[in-house]
Amino acid sequence: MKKGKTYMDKLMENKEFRKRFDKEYQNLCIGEQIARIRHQAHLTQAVLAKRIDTTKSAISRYESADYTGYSLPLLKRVAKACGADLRIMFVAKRTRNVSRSARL
Amino acid sequence: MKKGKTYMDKLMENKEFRKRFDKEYQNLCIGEQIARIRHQAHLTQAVLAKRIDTTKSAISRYESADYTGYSLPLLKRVAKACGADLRIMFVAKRTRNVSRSARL
DNA sequence: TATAAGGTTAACATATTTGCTAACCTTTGT
DNA sequence: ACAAAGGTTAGCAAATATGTTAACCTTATA
Repeated sequence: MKKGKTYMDKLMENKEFRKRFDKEYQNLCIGEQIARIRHQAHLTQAVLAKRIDTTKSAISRYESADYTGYSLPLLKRVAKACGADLRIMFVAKRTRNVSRSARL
Repeated sequence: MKKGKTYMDKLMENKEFRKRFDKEYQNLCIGEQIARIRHQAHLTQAVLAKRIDTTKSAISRYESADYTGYSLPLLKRVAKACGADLRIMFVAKRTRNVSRSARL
């Protein structure tokens, strides 16, 4: 298997990138993200529900702040119905030296 | 709710960033990513299994290419045990005009 | 050859998520 | 005041993921 750094690993070594990226995504507010892409697609909870073959009460649950038990299949369906892509990333935590070549 | 562009939205408007980022993550090979961070943490399947309180057969399943039914709680546990962060992102698909200010 | 480490697979019981119904709330417009 | 649209919540049955066991496969090494 590969052990080399990925493109994202390199980007993450850039302090500014890391800071802004983390600020946006580290808190994993999935519910807020779902609400956001739903609104961007101009959909109501009921309409989105119909698109992914469920009910508006389920959508409401997914958008609530204290829900955490999402499955990936579900998130993919939601993303697709909103015209969005879902990205999952595992990012190594420990910060190594910031290499010059990794700057944006 | 907010409708403005996020930092990531802006980055995604940059062709080069988008191309490389997508190449790395669009195929959603969760299993490969798990294997990768596990190896980066120098863990065997058995050791990782013990850390997240399950068995090596389960880890093997999560790293297999044709498994898709992950839950977020599980992915978070795996990431944590490997010293990694998990990031979930919904990214709007349609490409608008690339604004000059969005260049990296 | 034998043994151990690392990994894979199948089958099954348990645990968790999902979808559903029905009720409720708030806001907007008539 | 009334109705409709958009959203929230609780309880329950059905669907799905998880953990476990046991067997198996490779590779390396004594």
